[in-house]
Amino acid sequence: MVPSGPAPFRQPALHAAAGQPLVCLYVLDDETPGDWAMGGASRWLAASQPDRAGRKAESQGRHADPAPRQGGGNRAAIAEETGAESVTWNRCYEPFAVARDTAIKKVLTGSGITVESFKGTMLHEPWEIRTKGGHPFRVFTPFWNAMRQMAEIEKPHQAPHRMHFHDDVQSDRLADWHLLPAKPDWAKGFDWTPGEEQARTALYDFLDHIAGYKQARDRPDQDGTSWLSPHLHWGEISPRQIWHAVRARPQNEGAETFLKELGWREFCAQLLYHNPDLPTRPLDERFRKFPWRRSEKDLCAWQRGMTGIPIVDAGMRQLWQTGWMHNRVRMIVASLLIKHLGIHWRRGQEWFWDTLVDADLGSNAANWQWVAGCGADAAPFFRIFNPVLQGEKFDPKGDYVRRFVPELAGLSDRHIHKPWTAPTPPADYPAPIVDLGEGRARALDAFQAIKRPA
DNA sequence: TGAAATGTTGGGGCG
DNA sequence: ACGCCCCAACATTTC
Repeated sequence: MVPSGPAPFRQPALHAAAGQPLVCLYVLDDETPGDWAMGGASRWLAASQPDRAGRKAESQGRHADPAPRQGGGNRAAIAEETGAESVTWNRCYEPFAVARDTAIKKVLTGSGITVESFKGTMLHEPWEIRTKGGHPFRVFTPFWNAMRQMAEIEKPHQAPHRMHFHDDVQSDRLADWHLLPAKPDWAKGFDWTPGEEQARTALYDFLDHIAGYKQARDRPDQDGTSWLSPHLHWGEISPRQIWHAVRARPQNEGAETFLKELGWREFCAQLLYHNPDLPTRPLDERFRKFPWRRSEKDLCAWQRGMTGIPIVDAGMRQLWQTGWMHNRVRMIVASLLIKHLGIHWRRGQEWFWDTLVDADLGSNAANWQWVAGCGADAAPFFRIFNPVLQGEKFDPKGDYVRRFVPELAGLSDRHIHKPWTAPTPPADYPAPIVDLGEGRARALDAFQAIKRPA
């Protein structure tokens, strides 16, 4: 149950400005991110924000004018248009965003406008948590230990008593941004409901069964995860709100495991902050000469959920149909692409970036590197998932596979994760595009080739 | 936040 | 009763 009474306030920058007449601005920036402009699923989510009568209270929208070229972008333009005395925002941490916002801050300050940025989307700043030697952490466990020993995380603000909004600010029409897919409308199957209220509902629904999280989170056939990642990525709820809501309940193994996931989010963000190349370059330099395979055919089969391996196809189809994939299955599909198919982790990263409603630059890059074994605190390359065993272990009755791969629905539990062993495999489902034993052996050989001579 | 290969142990069938 | 073999069950090592 969502507690009654006022919700904690998730926007430090807005809170700080609330005493003045407000212009709230949402900037769609398609230019400075370069290769990492919002993916398709993210654009759908941005376009699907609740369009209330009081839209002004949500935000004005402007397409971004690239800041460095045009002297501060539209934050500066609108500041001038409205005669604003101060501009506040919640900090972004992607390398391109840091550069952009630094430039904008300089321009605004130069025009005599007060600028202040806030920590709105993280529990800690990426530069705050350091080893005793003063370096950023590269291994999760010591990072997490250090994070738990920090001072208690600040409580979220209370909502300001009232806010009033500056009239007469020109806003783009959301529809004019053409954020929604035209043809085909692949997003029609998304059952995601964006919005602040929905985020709070998801949080408190989850807290009611958080005690079982440690086991249930690994079961794609069960509803054991928090479903908070898209809300969190879009700032519809803040990690401080989540942290304190969890801490206000009985502490148990499930709660601790979940808090640790918030820790992973922080860990990934600070890895990206300190390693701006994270999305493109393996942290483990040996992997720069890894003999990746190129196969459009195999990549396409993976993307479409037609690999012939049930748990993988179920995951990839869940992603395509719903814009989200269960975390355990993300690891399984990534392992197959990288290890058995030998395809570069960046191809997988790009696909996830375009299709996930919770796509986040740091988490995506750090986790793909983690699976590939080339990250800072990575699974060893030789740790290769067997998708059949993973399916049998985490989807024991095959419910998840049957839900997303209807061709296999008629198979018995015994054959559901390996239909090629069934007496009569379904004719409309492909044979595996890779022999799991051979794929594994090839991956291990390739890894030998880049290992440092002993 | 693996899996497979290899090693060890111990119970039980059997000559 | 005894040794031998088989093989599950578990542990350890290797990739």
